[in-house]
Amino acid sequence: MQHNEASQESQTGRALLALRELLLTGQFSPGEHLSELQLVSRLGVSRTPVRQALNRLAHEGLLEAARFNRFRVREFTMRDVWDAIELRGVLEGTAARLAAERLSNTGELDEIRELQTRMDAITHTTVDTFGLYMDLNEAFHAALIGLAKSAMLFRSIEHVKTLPFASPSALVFARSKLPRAAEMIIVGQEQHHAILDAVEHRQGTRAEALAREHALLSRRNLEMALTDERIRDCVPGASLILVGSDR
Amino acid sequence: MQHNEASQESQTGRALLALRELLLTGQFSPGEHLSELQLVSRLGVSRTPVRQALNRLAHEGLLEAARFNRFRVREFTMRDVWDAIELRGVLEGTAARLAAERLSNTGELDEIRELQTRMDAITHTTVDTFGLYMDLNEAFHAALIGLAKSAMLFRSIEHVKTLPFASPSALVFARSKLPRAAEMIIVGQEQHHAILDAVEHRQGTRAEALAREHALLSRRNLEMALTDERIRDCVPGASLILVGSDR
DNA sequence: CGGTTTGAGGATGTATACAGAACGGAGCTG
DNA sequence: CAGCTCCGTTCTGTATACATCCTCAAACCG
Repeated sequence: MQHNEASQESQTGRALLALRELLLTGQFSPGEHLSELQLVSRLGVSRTPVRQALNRLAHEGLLEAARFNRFRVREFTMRDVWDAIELRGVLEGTAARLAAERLSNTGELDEIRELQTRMDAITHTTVDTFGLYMDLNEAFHAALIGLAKSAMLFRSIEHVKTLPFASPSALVFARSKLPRAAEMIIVGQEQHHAILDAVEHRQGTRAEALAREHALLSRRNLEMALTDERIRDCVPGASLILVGSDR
Repeated sequence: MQHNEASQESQTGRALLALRELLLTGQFSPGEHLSELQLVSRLGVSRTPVRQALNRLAHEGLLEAARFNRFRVREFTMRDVWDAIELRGVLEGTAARLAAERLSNTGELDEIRELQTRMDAITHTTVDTFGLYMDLNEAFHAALIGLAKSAMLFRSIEHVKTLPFASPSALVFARSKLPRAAEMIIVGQEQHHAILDAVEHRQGTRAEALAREHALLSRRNLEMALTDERIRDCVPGASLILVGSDR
């Protein structure tokens, strides 16, 4: 991770983590106004860190600015969720294309190949291997974005991923409970292989299309998780998603 | 604009505008650390608004977080500039594609057609018409993004455009002094027409490719502006761009 | 003379007091 | 009874005091 995320060592970090947790676990209703003073007593820190956390979460997109400098809990539609995932697909597609176009020598692929190999080694999924797979998957995507060699693109993807359900790790808890989770991993692995093949052979357009399609796998996973009542609550921020207007 | 930009009515707004102005006019060196107390005396407001402005500008990308919670003036390479423009092209291309895919009836194009017509009416460029053209151009792009009907995409494009040279309005002062400015407008208008034609006929892929190419026009303009010593300083934030490492 | 320590200065983190604005309800008035 | 006014409550904006930590350089010790 780029941001050290201002961990628990500071009041601001505590306030940020705690408030984000409250939001993602549905402790507030969408559209609700947040009062600094209420949060002071609820989070146990003074107004200064609370303000900073509010601002930060507004940048992340979980809150939105309301009239008279207040903050309101953001409400998402299913369309927002799909659009966020599609947008991530577009950006990761661009990363794959740039990786192909800017590859100087195939040795640059060694690191990501190593991750690939380790993921291939996970043939069946247990509780333990799922966490490992998610970590490797995240590292794989990060490595691909690194190969694009574009600080601007990196920044933009990080921004999109701050939205809870847009991040591929959104399903870290939910996915393991999904039926056909193993099949999803097999399909995902096949796509990873294809993307790397395209990058290695400088096939920018192919790499872009594959990476876009790969993001839609997240969408299918999320779709199943959100429609399954038993595991819907495992998805962070699910309570902020308005169920109606399903496109 | 979405943000009301916290205009001069508040100390925070004043501090933000003033500090951004200082940065964009090259009053600080790239990599320089900014001290809150120094800014207090320089901007004439207390630490609280200064801190808020610093945080905001870090989100915008003009500053970056340094060790021990300090802020450093960001340094950009030419590659960053090109990447930012390419990224804007990718996102506007996505907007054009979505606009084509999601067009429900051609009546939705009335507003943007109106802008188009008004831009066509500007046949030759004087000092007056240039400002008008830039305004219309910005409105045209905003309308196109609106047609994509994606709040997520809108948010992402706004984020990218906070970088001074990534915004199409970066050249509002410089472009009028460029040679062959009239030709650029003609070419740009042709591309606008083609994009609208593609959107109207639901040609998503064509619209996307055209919009990407259209962003490269900004790149050519910026390239000329930055290499011309006489007008380089008209580009906001030019002093933050490292001249070496030209890709 | 080189390395270490220690102190002053200055930086940010945090809490809080005060001021001004918005909101909401009670009471007044037509 | 409806609508308006007014005032208390509560909110945010701002400045600032204090605590803590980093920095840097001078002085000290081996």
